[in-house]
Amino acid sequence: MDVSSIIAPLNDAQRLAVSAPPQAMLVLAGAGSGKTRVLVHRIAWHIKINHISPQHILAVTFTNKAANEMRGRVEELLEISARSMWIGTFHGLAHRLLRQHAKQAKLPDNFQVMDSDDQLRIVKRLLKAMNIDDSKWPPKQVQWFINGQKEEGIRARHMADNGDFYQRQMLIVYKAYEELCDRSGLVDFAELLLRAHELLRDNEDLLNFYRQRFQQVHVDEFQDTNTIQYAWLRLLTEGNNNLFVVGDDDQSIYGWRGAKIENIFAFQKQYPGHQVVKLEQNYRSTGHILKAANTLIANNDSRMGKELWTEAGEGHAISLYTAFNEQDEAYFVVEKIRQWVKDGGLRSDIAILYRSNAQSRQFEERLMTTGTPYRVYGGLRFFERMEIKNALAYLRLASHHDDDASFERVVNTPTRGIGAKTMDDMRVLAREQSLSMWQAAECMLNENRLPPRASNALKGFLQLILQLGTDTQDLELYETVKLVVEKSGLIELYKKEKQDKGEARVENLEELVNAARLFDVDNQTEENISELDMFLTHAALEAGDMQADVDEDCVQLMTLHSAKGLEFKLVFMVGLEEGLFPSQQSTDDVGRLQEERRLCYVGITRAMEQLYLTHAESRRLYGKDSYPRPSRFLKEIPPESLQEIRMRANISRPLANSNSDLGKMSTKTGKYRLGQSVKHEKFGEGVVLQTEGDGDQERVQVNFRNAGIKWLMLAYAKLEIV
DNA sequence: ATGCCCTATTTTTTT
DNA sequence: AATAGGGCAT
Repeated sequence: MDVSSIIAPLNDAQRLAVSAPPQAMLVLAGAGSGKTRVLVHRIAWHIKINHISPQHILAVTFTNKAANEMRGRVEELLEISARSMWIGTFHGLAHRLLRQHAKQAKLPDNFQVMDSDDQLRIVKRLLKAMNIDDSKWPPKQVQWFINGQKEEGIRARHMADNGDFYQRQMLIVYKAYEELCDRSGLVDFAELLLRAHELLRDNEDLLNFYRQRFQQVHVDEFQDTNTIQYAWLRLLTEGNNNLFVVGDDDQSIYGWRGAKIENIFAFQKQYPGHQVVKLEQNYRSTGHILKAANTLIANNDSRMGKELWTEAGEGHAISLYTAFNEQDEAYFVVEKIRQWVKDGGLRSDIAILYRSNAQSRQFEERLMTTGTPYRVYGGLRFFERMEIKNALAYLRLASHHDDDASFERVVNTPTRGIGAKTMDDMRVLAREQSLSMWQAAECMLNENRLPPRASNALKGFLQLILQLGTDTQDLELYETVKLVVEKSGLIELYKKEKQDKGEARVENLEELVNAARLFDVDNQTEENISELDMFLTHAALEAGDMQADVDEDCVQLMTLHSAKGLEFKLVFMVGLEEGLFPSQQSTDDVGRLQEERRLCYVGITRAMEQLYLTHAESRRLYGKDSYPRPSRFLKEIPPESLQEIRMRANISRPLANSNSDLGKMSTKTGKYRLGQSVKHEKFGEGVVLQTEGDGDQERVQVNFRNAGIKWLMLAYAKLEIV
């Protein structure tokens, strides 16, 4: 193979990173600077030049999508199979380790992975069993606490009782939660990481084995690693200095879920002789866009420091549109989209990015009425749908009776007369005697502790599950799924549900059978796990991409968070208003505000050719009108890269603090005269500067004493003449 | 066990 | 405004 293909397509900085001798390395990769390319080529370099066998290479990502892409690109570049290479997500790799060393990890070898939904249910039922008031102790908060502790590597037994009432209660629940999970053979996401860490930490032989095995360790999106993930990487690479991390501190937007930018600084301290390479040449966007991004992010402090540049030209200036309200904003955006399409552009090259999901609505409505195909990201994924989770729970329960999460889920779905009272009694018994729900059920039946009705119902359920277990003994995976879906009564249940919804659910269940048929066991790790367990794990760890029907050319709607890593020729960032973006909850904390700014930076750098920023002067939010000020981020973008747009000409600049240009004032005489003093219920007193339009469209520009200059639609705003 | 009404809530999300 | 979840009545 020609080695030059690994090096030739790279720029100087990329080449420096790729061809460096094996050593610790920090690659600071700006947006659109080719970070995946560097990772892929670095791996190729190790294999071809340093003659490191693929099985000695480890590469870690956060999402399955990124892992798959990396594997695909390595295979493409080297024209080899990357099967023996360990490439995967933190959770996927941790899971693989735990399966392979279940015993040393103190797990049953048929342990099950539960997703956050399962976890929340477990917490809820725990609180119930422990007789803890869940209105005083919201299950979500408890879940958050437990995960937070695990991410810091802290077990219940490590937690000191510092006398704090809140902490003491949490500790009690955390402890009970751990016991329950152990009893049921359940492992949550955070537990995968924590236990994988403990496994290596506490087994010297294993640790040494893997340290030798993974001669080169690569990490993508390093700025998103949390404490336990970094600790795990540390264990694997300590002393070997063989950790190659790629990240961008300016794109760290997941601090709120435990990501620690500080890991970058820790890395610099803990890996002596490491090299730092900055990738600053951007291959995605035009000059104006990069300039805006650079200037904006420069307002953050404690950055590693990077400045993106491009060989491409200046391109179009960024457009700023001030809408009257959120509907006008949607009108404007969709109008621009129609123009783009009319000019021959693809809808799939367009993205509408917003801070919060609730904002998608008016855009959807407008796109709908104009018949523009669109796709909203962020809904439920395939394996998260209720009907699918129910079917999976039957599958899990049939092979693992002690799986309490699954037991709770389907014991009365479809309804079979097992009510709250019976369940409560069972939960208490289970909790008191440290039994699984299945064992508690058996116990109550044996001891005749139930009224006949409930007893029969419960007996019927246990029988059904046992029957499912024996009936599926010798079946193929997809046959098993098919049989369980049918015999569980789920199909019947959903057939009865009102038309459209039930139908879709039945179809999804059929799709599940299909997914099982297509499930490629070879593609998974070929350890000593049953096919079914592999399928169930796949369902938990890879909830499905949702991008099933991408074939249609449609506009992409998503939050700024989910846009990370993507690029579009035409980008609309909407709702740039104080309180929305930056979000209200972040405005009084410097750290969180800086994260919002990074989010804005991520948004801007998604655009390749044209970027539109919009904000509204009035917005209906939570049922009431608000009159938000333009986002502070707008003022952090250089004016010379910004071009303000008004649908109608002759409009002033709401951002400018200068007095409006009186020379342009209209001479029209309506109800409001120029210079007229008026009063607004929110903005207070001000003076009319100009007027425009008639009837419903009539607008006035007012210079408010405290709120600044605003355009108001008379049809919406309540103005009073003073 | 199901359905209806009232109330509380309202960033961001992958595994 | 809209939605989700809990409580209560049937």
